[in-house]
Amino acid sequence: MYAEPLYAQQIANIAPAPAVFPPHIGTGDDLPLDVGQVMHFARGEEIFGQGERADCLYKVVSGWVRSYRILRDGRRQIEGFHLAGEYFGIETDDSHHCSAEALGPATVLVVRRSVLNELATRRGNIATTLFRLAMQGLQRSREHIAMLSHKSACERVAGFLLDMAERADAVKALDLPMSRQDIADYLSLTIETVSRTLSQLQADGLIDIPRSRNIVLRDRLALEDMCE
Amino acid sequence: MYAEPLYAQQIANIAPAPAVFPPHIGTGDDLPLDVGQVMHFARGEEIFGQGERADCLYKVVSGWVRSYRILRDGRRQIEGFHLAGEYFGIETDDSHHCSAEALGPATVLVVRRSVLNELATRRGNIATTLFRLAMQGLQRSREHIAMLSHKSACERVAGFLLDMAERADAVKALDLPMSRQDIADYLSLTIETVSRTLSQLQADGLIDIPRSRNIVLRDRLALEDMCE
DNA sequence: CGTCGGGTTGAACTGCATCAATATAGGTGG
DNA sequence: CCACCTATATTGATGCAGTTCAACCCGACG
Repeated sequence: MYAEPLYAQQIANIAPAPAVFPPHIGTGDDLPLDVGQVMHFARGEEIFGQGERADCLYKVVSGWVRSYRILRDGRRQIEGFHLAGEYFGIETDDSHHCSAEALGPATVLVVRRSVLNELATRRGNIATTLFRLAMQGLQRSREHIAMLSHKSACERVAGFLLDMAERADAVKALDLPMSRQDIADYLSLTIETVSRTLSQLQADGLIDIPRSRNIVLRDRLALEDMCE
Repeated sequence: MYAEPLYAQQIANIAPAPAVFPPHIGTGDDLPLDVGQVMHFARGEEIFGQGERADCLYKVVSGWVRSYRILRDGRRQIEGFHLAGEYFGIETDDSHHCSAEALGPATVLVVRRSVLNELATRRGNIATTLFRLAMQGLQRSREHIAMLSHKSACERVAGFLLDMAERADAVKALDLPMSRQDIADYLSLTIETVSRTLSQLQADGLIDIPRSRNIVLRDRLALEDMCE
């Protein structure tokens, strides 16, 4: 038995809200942990699959998650990496347009749309939150387009490292939970190019790579310049 | 004097709606012409500019519109072309992230957010419509990413022609209102590559180019295969 | 110690960008 | 109507960034 599809008319069905918008005001509202079920996923385990009915919304509690799409030609496009506090699995319609997997052991808050729906009728700011989350996805997509449309391999990799460092709150040492293949599929490069570019950045003294998934940002400014 | 920013809490502020979602059902609801002002723009005229306050929503009545962004390095990224019946200028926050210009003479319905806001409190399906429109933008962005992430110049151009033909309801003869530079900036190619690719498609008998902006699709199936 | 998955490095190729020249179409004024 | 001008578009020649194919390396784990 499935929940009703959420969003449009769900958001349309809610009572007048305290109205805190535009988002830059920072409402701070968030989904409480008790609205859903906290689930654990093992490394590589699928959280949901492309095409499956989308009757839940997800939030990373701990660990990392990747969401990706298999394109018609069989290539994998990684749409994004999600870490603690970030939401994923928000859909336009009633089925998932991408799959999501745990990069490593991860705990995820799973919220049924039906529950959200009910909640939203009582607390309008939840609808606001949902809308904002959906719009954040749009924002990220636009940045992805800007990246793909004109950035070189070097700019992509440098930008990726900075983005990861910022989101993981890493000042210098950065532990990447994803493989080179994951990075390549996210940046739309080949695994070889990613590897070569990282080696080059190391040779230039911008980063250090003590172990393959452990990267130290030696010259953050230079990396930032590189991304323009 | 400016209107209130719309969207999130506006959508949150509306009364229960007839609830026809998901969108594939096709609600057919739409903004009536009398909710806004119909304005005329000359070829190349700016409708709104990147960074300007976004207090209106736009719908093409006749003609074509391009929306684009100037990136930090000065390059122009065309986000999309809009034709009669299509909406544009829907924003995440309260300022426009892109500019919009009329490709040729165009009439555009301009709806103030404040008016929409008022309207939405009375007719919930307007909020549904707005949300759907915003989500369509997300959908299109994802397709753009898929295109940029792995398609060759040839696939991009072929896909572009088919897309344009479909949206303009052109069975065979297709009148493109945009320049080669526009196409290039949309597909993230150079003007030379676009031109060369079109010439190649013509040489292969897939299309015919009687005049540069007039293209005849001779072998639609082959073009479709190409995009796969 | 061997094996296996993930990562790195090398060499050759290629598709698109770049630079440069030429062609064509619209528009304007004589 | 033609001559001219500027925009836009096409075509050619060359270079290079990133892909592809292939070999090798390294660390984890039996």
